[in-house]
Amino acid sequence: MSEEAKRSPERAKRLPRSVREKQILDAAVRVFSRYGYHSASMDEISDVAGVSKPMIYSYLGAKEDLFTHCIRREANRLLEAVQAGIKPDVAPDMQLWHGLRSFYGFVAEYRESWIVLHRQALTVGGPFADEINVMRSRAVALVSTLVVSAGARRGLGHQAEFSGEGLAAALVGAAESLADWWLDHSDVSDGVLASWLMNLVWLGFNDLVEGEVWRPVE
Amino acid sequence: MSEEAKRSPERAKRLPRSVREKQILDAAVRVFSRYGYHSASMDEISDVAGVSKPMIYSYLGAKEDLFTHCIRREANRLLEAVQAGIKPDVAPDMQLWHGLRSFYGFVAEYRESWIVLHRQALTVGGPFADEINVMRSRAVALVSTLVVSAGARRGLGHQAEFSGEGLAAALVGAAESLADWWLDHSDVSDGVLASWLMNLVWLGFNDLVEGEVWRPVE
DNA sequence: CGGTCTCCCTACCCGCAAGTAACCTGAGGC
DNA sequence: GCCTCAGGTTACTTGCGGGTAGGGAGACCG
Repeated sequence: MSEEAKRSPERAKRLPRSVREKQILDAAVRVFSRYGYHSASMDEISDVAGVSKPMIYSYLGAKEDLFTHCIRREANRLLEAVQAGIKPDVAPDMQLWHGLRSFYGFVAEYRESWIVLHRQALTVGGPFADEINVMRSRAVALVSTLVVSAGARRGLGHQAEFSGEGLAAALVGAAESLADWWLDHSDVSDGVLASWLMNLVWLGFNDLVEGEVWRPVE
Repeated sequence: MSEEAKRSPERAKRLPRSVREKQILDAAVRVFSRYGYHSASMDEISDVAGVSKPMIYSYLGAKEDLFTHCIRREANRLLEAVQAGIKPDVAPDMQLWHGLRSFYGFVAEYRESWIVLHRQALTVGGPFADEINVMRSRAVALVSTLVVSAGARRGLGHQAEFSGEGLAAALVGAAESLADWWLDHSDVSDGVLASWLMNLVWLGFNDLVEGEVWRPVE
């Protein structure tokens, strides 16, 4: 126990700004996902990040800004992951299948990101809601074009029973809610989850109870 | 402007406790739905209720307790509404259909209740999450028995592709998310909404793009 | 070796809203 | 008529947490 080994002040080592920002964002996502926006304190975030509070304000701005940064980063990650998984040249059902797999893969890997995006961001009205809506709109648009193009190819017009946007919203919602359910039932694998949803939305109950099953084909 | 018409102190008239409690809960739901749990202030709730703050503490307890009371009351309302709409003796698809109609009917009529239940309650971790999970479990159970019984009747066993609970969770989630989407697209009628969902989950995309349509039959 | 720029901290301010103490008042029983 | 208790209020305390002022220390350039 030499005198310079004392860990008392534990001043953080000098690091370049970009690295610190990443650390802070990681810590923020972690804390926000645990406690939610309001209950999360800047003190705790700075603590988890291993950095003092003024650094956060200096680098990422006030709490609102920080949260916005979190949402944007994680939303981009998610959408990139999904988009990367989709193969544009295969049949519509296989596109959906790959999209779903990528989605649940992301949720499994970045559980905290998902919680922040889904559970927390909805709650706080104002700027964040917009941020989230933009992301969801992108997701819905992704699915919507898929559905509509599949429908249009068969000459399906605008009917009350078939609204591309409505169906896409329902599908995206189903996928999100199943992901949410998954958080409390982690014993199921992501592939199985995607498979359930695929069977539900592609075949429908009617076919399912008849014993039909959807399976991916190469 | 006679002198006894002056409205200055506007002391609330004496009313029995049960009535006041109802007023307070109504006000609380209204304010919580507008601002969310954290941003809602007890002062504003008391103001909307037309009663002073200590009354709330005396009747319904602290903020947490108040919110819990709100959730419980609205959740019961919702579930009762859905359950009342289901006719136990008709075909499975018609049961689902009636359940969905009741659900969207409730959301339309008690918009604020729905916002509190869905958008707000998820956000605050802890006791409320449990409360909500209980409600959702009841909803999932409702749908689950429907699905499983429909499946079992045709001799469908436990397969990876067919989990009653998983499918029910996805379906409930889809219904919730579509309700959420509805909040920002109020020009669609509740019947149309239920019809979309019915087509999606009963027929599936595969049948839909083939031009098939599900319609209620008596 | 001095200037300066970036990184980083301790220590504080202060406003807002949850919760409470203490008191007022009218309605009914006896 | 007086006492009591439920209904109701004003005005306060308190603490938590967002946000900041002001200053220190190592690196790099000249």
